[in-house]
Amino acid sequence: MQTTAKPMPTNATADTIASALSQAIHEHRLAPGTKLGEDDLSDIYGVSRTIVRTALQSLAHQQIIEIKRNRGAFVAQPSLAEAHEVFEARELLEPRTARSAALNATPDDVALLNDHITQEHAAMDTGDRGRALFLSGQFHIEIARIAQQKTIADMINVLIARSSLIIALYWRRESALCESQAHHALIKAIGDNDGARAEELMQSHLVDLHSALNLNELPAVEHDLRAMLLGDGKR
Amino acid sequence: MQTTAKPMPTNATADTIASALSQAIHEHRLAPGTKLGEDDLSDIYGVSRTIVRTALQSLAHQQIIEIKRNRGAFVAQPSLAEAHEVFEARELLEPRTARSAALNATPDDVALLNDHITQEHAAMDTGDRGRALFLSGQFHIEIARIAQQKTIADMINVLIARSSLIIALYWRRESALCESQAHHALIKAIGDNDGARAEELMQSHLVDLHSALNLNELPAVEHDLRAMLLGDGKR
DNA sequence: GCGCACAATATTGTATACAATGTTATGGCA
DNA sequence: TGCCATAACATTGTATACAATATTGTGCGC
Repeated sequence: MQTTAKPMPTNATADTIASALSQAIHEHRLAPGTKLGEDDLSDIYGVSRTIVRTALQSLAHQQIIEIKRNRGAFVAQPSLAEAHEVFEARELLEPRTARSAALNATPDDVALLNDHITQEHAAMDTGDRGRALFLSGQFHIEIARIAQQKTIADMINVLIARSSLIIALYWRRESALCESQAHHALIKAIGDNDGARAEELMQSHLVDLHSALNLNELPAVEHDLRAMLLGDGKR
Repeated sequence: MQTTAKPMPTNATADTIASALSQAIHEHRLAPGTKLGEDDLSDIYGVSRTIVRTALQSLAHQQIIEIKRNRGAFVAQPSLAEAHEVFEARELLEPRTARSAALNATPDDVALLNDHITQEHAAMDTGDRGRALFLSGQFHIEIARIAQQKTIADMINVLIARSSLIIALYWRRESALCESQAHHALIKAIGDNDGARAEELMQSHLVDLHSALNLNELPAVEHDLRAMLLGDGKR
């Protein structure tokens, strides 16, 4: 039996769609290189191509996808050079931001961070690696938010989205995703309002991540957009 | 005699329009708060609203303009808090980028920077303060380019555009725009491949700029879009 | 004259139609 | 069979039509 159409919840906005795609990319449900056809997406979300286009342009500005003229939108495939650039930028921004966060953090903030970690562990336990990855990214964004630097937080947000693509392409499997420990230590430093230590920990955490990149590029794969994005278990 | 219509060179692309608007804002020909009507712009550039919209969305992503739903696009009016954030972000990124630039710079790069300064002086001499401001921004972007960090350069690019708005709103006139001297010193450090000094100079240059901001917000003014954007001397 | 309700207008939001371009399939020819 | 030209198709680019919303203007009652 073929499942056809079903226009979807509809009334989706450009932001909704951009978020959904962004999250799907974060969680590695959409692989680098995957084509994002406008008609496909408008069918899936039940809106016109106009809206889809707006969403795609937004993602293109974040360099999460690449729009090739007359060819369409594709999930970005950062080069190795870009990969290094992204992590170098993160190394400039995040350590000092972690320091600010440590100085600003309230108990509520710390609780929220702990909550993040808990969810991260839960996702790991259920084997949902993609979700764990997404949450570990959110952790970094949360720290930027706590630092109350919206401008910097926005930049980090974009860098983390790109990092997710980089991890999808260049991660060497040997180095197990041992983020949890680093994140735990960070929370402690932040909870203690120890700015210097938070900065230091973030710095080394990023260096760890950066050095865990590999040199050989992986090929891009095609996916069933609807299944990847809606994830409903119809077969 | 009233000058009407004249659809303009036409065949303008979204990028063309975004650049034109961006530059106009850089040069303070478009004041913060100015409304950018879609019909106005499509008339001016001779394209459909579709293209104009794409351009506006692009600028909105850079936070150069603000799009209010069902209200339209307006040149952004950064709050004082945002102003500080922008300069704090620049202080995180630019000094170290200047260091990289100093280490990477070729004689050609230095020549190009000197050329920039020359043009800046020329604009100053002809009293074209707007153009001088634009060029001094480009100077910073050029340094990021020399550092060969495209990702960071893009971020700095956006920050500088926002800085231009901030200067329009919060600049205290007393402190004369003495950028030239700081820029000269920077070029020297870069030409000597003296990374440490370049970083130091950039840092203090940014602190100078940051501390030259004022506290009282200026009101926004309306402008004749066509005249501001096309600048052709028809009266 | 002032304030409010409501109508008229203008502007943006969304969908759709058509044009331009790229991709794929087909068929002739060597 | 293999290759190229060309036609059929699919997809994106742009313009326009219509709907939804905000803004402005008008007139009535007080």
